[in-house]
Amino acid sequence: MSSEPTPSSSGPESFPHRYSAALAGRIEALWQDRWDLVDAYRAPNPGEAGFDGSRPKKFVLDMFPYPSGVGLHVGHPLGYIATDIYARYLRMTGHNVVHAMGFDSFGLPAEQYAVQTGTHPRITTEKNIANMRVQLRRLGLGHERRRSVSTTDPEFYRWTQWIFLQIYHAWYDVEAGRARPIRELEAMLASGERAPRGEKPWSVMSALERASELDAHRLAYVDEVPVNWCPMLGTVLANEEVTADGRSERGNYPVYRRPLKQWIMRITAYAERLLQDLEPLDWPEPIKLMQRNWIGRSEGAEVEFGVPDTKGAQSIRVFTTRPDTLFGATYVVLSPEHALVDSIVTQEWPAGGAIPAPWRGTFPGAPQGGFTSPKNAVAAYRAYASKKSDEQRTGGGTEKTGVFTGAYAINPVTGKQVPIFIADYVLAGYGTGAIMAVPAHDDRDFEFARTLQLPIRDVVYPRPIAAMRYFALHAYPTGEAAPDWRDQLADFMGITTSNASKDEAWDVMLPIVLNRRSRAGAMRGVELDAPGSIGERRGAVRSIWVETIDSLGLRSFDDLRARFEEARFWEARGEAHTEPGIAANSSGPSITIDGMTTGAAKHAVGEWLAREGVGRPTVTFKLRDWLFSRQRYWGEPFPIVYDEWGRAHALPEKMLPLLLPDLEDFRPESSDDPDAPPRPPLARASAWTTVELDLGDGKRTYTRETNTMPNWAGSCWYYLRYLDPTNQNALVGKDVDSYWMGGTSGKIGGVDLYVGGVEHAVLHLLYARFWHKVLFDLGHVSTAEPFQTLFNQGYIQAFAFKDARGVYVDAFEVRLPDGALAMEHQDKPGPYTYSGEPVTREYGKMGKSLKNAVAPDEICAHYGCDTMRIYEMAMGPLEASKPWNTRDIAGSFRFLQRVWRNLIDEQTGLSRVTQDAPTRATLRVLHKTIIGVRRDMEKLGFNTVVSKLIELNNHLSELPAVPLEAARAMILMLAPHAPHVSEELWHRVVRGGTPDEREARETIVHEAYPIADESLARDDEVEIPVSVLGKLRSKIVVPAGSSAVVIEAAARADAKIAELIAGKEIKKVIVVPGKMVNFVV
RNA sequence: GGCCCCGUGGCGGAAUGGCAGACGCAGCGGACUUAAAAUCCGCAGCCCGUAACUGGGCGUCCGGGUUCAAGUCCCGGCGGGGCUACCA
Repeated sequence: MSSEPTPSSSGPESFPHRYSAALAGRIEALWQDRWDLVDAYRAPNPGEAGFDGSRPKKFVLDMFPYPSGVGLHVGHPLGYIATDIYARYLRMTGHNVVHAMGFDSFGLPAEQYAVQTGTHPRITTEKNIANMRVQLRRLGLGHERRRSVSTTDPEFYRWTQWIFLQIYHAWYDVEAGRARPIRELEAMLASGERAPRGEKPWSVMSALERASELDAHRLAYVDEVPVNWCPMLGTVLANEEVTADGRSERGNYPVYRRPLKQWIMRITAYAERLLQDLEPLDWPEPIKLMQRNWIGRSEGAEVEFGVPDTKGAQSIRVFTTRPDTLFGATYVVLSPEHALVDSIVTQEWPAGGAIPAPWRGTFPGAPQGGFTSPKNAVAAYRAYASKKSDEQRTGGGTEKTGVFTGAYAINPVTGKQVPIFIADYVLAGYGTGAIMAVPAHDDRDFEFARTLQLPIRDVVYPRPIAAMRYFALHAYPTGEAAPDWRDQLADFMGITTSNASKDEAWDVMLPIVLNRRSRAGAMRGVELDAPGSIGERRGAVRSIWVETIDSLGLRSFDDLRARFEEARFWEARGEAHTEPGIAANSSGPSITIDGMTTGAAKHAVGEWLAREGVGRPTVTFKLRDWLFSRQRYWGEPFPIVYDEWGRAHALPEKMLPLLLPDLEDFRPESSDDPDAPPRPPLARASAWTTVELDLGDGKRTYTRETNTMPNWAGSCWYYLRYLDPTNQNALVGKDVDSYWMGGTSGKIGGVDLYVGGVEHAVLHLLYARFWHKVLFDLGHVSTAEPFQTLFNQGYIQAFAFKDARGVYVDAFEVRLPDGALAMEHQDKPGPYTYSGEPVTREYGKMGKSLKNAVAPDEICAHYGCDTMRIYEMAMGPLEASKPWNTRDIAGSFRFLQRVWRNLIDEQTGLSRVTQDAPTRATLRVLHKTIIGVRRDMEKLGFNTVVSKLIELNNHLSELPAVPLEAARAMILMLAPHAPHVSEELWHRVVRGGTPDEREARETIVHEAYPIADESLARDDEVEIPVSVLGKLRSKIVVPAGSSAVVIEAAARADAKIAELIAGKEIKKVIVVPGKMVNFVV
């Protein structure tokens, strides 16, 4: 940075009032103090003094930061600057705007930083928050101070705990489609309106049984489930916090699946609504898609496969999205963890050795020739599978493994026996943890069947193959088609007719027969090879097809027929056919679906299953319930205690907040032993964990829950607290909520603009929607969704440099061959050197660890924060990721300097605008700019706003002196982007005198934004391009608003055009008034 | 493997289907200056031609298509990025 050309080098003596970095700094400090003093950003709530309910409201929100110890780099505030500009614009256009900033200060980062520095997290958190406040204030961000919250503040987390209790005391009424208080369920059970899940009626249940019946319905519940246990972090993690290769998102430590007793939130109850309510939200489509994928709704059916040999004739319930392929289910697979495995596995291999060898076990570690009994094989395979999932599942080509259980199930539709396997490609957590395998029509089943030598049966054919099959089996069932069967088949398929629908059949059939993925590609190949008439093309198609038949090994008609009779067409194809088609080989004793399309067949089988009582159509979701407890210190304590029998009791509201106890040693117990048990740090606070309470039945001794909540808890609802930060009676007052969150018509979400990075697409944004919906159902908030409009800002990226060992080096010391600093000349390619050693450049994130971070404080000191704000916006569209280039900042700085110089005398510091009225031309430029800038502001196009203001200023700088009217409008338009210099100019130029003479409240923050006069923006005459045959040939000038007739006449009169069209027949003339003329000759 | 997004000068980027490259950085030329910085004015996609121009051609990753007109819409390919990954 030291080699930056110093912008203030002109020296104060020559231009004492030039807009230098030093002057910018003074102006910025002055106005930041003054804005604080007058509470400039205060937005009164309904009922408060100064509230004006006639103005429309806007809630502009940032994803709040966690206060890290390392400080900000210039990438962090990008979104904050954008929302600040937008909020300032909205204030100036007559809106009540709530805009605040809080701190997400519980959780792993704060705790890890505390552990590193050996300081209590409360201390480090407070210090970091204070630090961050200073950094953010320095950027001139107009946040309302009184609304700032911190999730670690007991007055805040009191309500986090309160919301937890609301969720705990609620259940999901599926019929009503919403959450309801648990006591309503209790009342319904007591009155007999609802029956308990089991056999036993409510009236004869013991208190304990009743409690557990209720517990089973709660939206927050305790359960022992396989969870992601990370011994190095000493905590369990949510699925969302584990990366694809089985490591922790934070710290990248190994994660193991372990069954542990944990708090869980029943987010799955909301799966359907979380999916449906995405539709009306104004969110980026990719984010919606990511949420849809995460929720993962799939329609299908459950099917019962009876297992007759077991005691009590149990059955295996499988889930399939393809019930139409039930006839092709040639085996059943359970996940290794499936509950039924133990009861079905047999002592001996059945039928004394008649089973294929691979069924006995061929997975790594299995003995040569397989195991001696299913029992051994299953036990060994289970051990193998659980160990395997412990290691990171190295992505990609995973060999299918599994073993036969010795047992058979009955395919309900065929009545035939199918073998039951266990295999780890079936997941315990999805669907029913068991599948029916249809190898002919599922890639995974196909692979497994090939490996274990299981039967494969085609039951769905692509349409053309279905037609071939019909030809083979029915049109010429006895083989009389030979020897010219291929021609006959061609005729049968319609190649020689001119029927259009047959052409269409070809389009579909050919690529499939050719086994090509790309239909259009295949067709083009044919078209290119076959010039001439349709008939000739068909001839070419036919010969290609005949060749194809040969290449598939179909030597004779009988061959073809045999292939279809045995339902082994997959052999020729060599892979599963997973696309829809026509059902075949699908006739059973009580149902046939042969000839049906896949859609119709699904429906028919679903109905049949329900009718026969062996299944039903169902919907399954990928979304799992949300693991909500962590074995960490720095989190919200659960307002839960356990009695001597280990039953959970909720604390009453009046005992909130339940304070996090101070601990000497707050460190988690980390271990590299995967079997180390979780030990929450709070368990060591013995004085805290054991407590005497009266929960309604006298004083008793209880033990507190020692887990804490995940750091998502606070971020699930913080935006609501911004609205009513000091409310003692509710998390947010009803009037306050309905005003600020209140939906405009057609909107279901409350926040009008929410800006943040994509990394929260499925974590924070899904959890927050879930909590908000529960609060909505229980009547605590007025909108069904929290965030109506979401905007994903891009990232500021940067170059980083690595030496030969792969270690990052200080990017700002890397040099080019000519000795220049590489970061100052980013458009120059290498080679690069660092202390004489060669280094390589890479492009990506900015960060301390990459040694390429630029701190906003540096930039503010060097240019002022207004310049930094302008630059960050001018870099490009907000949603795009773009490279930081310190050198480019000069352009933004020069822009502000030129604005200043245009309006202020650099010698005297006084205004140099003129009171003269602006010329027609200046007014035109001005009002065009207002129109354009307003349009860009509305769509968050802050980069093009800067361009337009530069253009306006460039125009004004050509004038001898800037007219006041134009200066005034330009200052107002500049105010959202560069509030400090605009405020200063406002006072010096528009209001006159020095700032100190002004009554403090009259700040530009609440001035009205300029309004364009369309008539002034209109041109007198316009230049119109004239093209001939789409090529630009000349330009004409006509009065604005000329009719098409006038424009065309002028275009014909143009010398050059006249020459070009002379003697040619003009087929068509396109005239778009005000835009262009095109002659088609 | 599946799904999604993106490819425009030396660089960041503009462009409701209607003059591609606004605006800025870097660059070049000039003015001012003893000189430099700063500032101001001008040039600037590539190729060819001209004394000059308001001259000609090619240009938004590549190949097709739709259209009077395509950076923009459609199909196919190549390249880059993101998400997801045995979800039955």
